[in-house]
Amino acid sequence: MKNVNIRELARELNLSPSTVSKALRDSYEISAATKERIRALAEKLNYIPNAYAGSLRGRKSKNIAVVLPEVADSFFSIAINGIEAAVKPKGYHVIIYLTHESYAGEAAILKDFQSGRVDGVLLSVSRETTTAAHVQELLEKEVPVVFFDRVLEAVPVPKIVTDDFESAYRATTHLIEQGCRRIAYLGLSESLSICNRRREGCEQALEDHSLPCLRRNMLTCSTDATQNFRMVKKLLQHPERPDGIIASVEKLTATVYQACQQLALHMPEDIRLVCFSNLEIATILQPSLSTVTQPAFDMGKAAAETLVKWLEKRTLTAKDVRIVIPSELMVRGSSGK
Amino acid sequence: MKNVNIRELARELNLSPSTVSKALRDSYEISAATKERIRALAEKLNYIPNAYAGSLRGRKSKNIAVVLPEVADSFFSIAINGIEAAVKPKGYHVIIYLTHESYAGEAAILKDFQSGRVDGVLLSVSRETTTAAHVQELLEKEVPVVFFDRVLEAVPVPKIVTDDFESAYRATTHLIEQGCRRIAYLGLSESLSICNRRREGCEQALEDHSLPCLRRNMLTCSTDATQNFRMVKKLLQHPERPDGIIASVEKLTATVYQACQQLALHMPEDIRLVCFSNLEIATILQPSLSTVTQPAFDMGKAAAETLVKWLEKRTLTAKDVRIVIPSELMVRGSSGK
DNA sequence: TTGAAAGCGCTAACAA
DNA sequence: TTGTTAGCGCTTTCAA
Repeated sequence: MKNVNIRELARELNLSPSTVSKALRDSYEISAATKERIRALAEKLNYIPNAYAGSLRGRKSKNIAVVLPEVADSFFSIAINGIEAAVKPKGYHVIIYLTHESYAGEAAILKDFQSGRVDGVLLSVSRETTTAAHVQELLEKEVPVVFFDRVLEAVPVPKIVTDDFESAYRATTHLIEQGCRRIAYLGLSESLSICNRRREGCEQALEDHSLPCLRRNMLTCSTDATQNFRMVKKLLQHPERPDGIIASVEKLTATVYQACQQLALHMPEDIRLVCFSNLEIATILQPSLSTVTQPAFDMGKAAAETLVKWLEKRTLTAKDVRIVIPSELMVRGSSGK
Repeated sequence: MKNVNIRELARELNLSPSTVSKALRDSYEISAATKERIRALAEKLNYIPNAYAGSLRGRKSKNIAVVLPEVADSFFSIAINGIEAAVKPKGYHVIIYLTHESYAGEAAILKDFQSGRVDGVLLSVSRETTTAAHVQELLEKEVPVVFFDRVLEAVPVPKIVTDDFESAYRATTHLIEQGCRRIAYLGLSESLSICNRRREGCEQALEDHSLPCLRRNMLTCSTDATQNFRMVKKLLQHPERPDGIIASVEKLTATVYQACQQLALHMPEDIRLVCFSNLEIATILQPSLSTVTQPAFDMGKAAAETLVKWLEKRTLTAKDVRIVIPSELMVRGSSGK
């Protein structure tokens, strides 16, 4: 069964394609009666406009791309919901692209957008991404890009972030107040904006409390779970092992719990842990996991709203350039008493 | 900066657009020398073909849609990786659409595909979906659809599933062998294929062991977490409360653990639990969670491969009609000793 | 109020 | 081996 197109509708009604087109877009040029006839037939024949023709013609696709490192992560999976919530009422389609934390993947995806495949892009960069050329190139083609969470500071586009420095500072201070003196930080990447800010927040808190910040306690994890486990275990077997951990990476939660179990270290007596995470099951872990809970939904929503504003040519005001939505420190069993 | 198109390349080289087009698609008609000149210029000018023009012309988009209930679920987030793995080497793009467990949402998305927006669809239906008209309509437009995991049996298209009946049967039998006599089943929906098969597997196991299958122990959860919590709690407060639970829904893991905690029921002594789940943190829960682990990656991969085969007109053999990949019962602390 | 015609960028018959 | 031409489905001047 072939698809009905505008020409067929026109033929059926003894009208011209242009009249039909106008009627369907509710143009003032067309009489109410004609509009009604046309709409009725379109409905009856189940006419569905060809998206490609429209996009080719009008250079608007009503698609926005969401480019993410991965989706098996509570932050991103929730952020997607926020994005959809913001964008659906405006009639945009959300298309999710996964980089799998690879810079090459990310660059290839953005490259593809240069031909106008999408109207705009929401981007959270991969852990490997250090340069911005691929984003710049896209911007030169006048495809709007809005960063969220993992941003590239060098690129002059709107950024929606959380208060990574402050929340890491708060989490670290909390650990110190609980009596921790040797605090370790586990990051995801040396280059990622969020990881560096969190590390800095952690370091600042240590400094403000005149505590040492040891090189060996500031670690960056790999993509390999086994290796991460070894790394964490080694960290905890050191004669002067840390008594507090700030984990910047949700995935490390399981690793730390397991390592503690194997080494018979008890949380929170022997060691305290706070993890950046939006995992729902944080509460049912034993002990329950203290988290820095990021405003995932709201960040996605804000990012999408900013992009839409841009797409609709409503000039972005200075305050859109950087939106910071605070995270919340949820003290639970792994760091509380 | 405008985008370069084929005409500009042609003008620059004093060639015709069609020559350029052919060269770029490596046609045998074009001399090696010309091909090289064209390719070099395309590279230099960073030529990127307009996807819409190609799709409009050739009625192929090289996009495949993945329509999912949600993405904040370990099964789906892993399945996506399997799909991408299968499809990337074939040059297809994966576009993820979310129904949020809503039939209306699902129908709207599929409707949109009728105009050829995507070449094919991988579908796992929403919990609300009971009818197949929306899928049928799409098939009539000759858009291939392949089901995975949550299938609609009535639609004659390939289905990639796991052995829901058998694995529920195995899990239930396991609970019985551990001494459970009053086993409850928690489902996601009354209509969902997978839920019904799992329930049936559970019931069959009970019957085969001459155990009663009580109405009040076969529950269906809602979308509201608070309500689910109440439901589970009520279940566990019954004078003849169950001593074993098969949970068909990953999200209920936290609910059950919390309810047990509140009611001071200990797993596995007081009650045993097996959950259909691919959550990585199953191992670090206290007690660690026994799971029916679904072959999420392989199911996604198989579904995508089947779809690609169909798209490439390689006739689907009878064995492609239904692929069953077995799940694995992982006995851990919540049901073991 | 309606229609004719051109063109978005690309490809494939067909001609040269 | 290369070029000419038509057309995918739609919108939008401009003319009737």
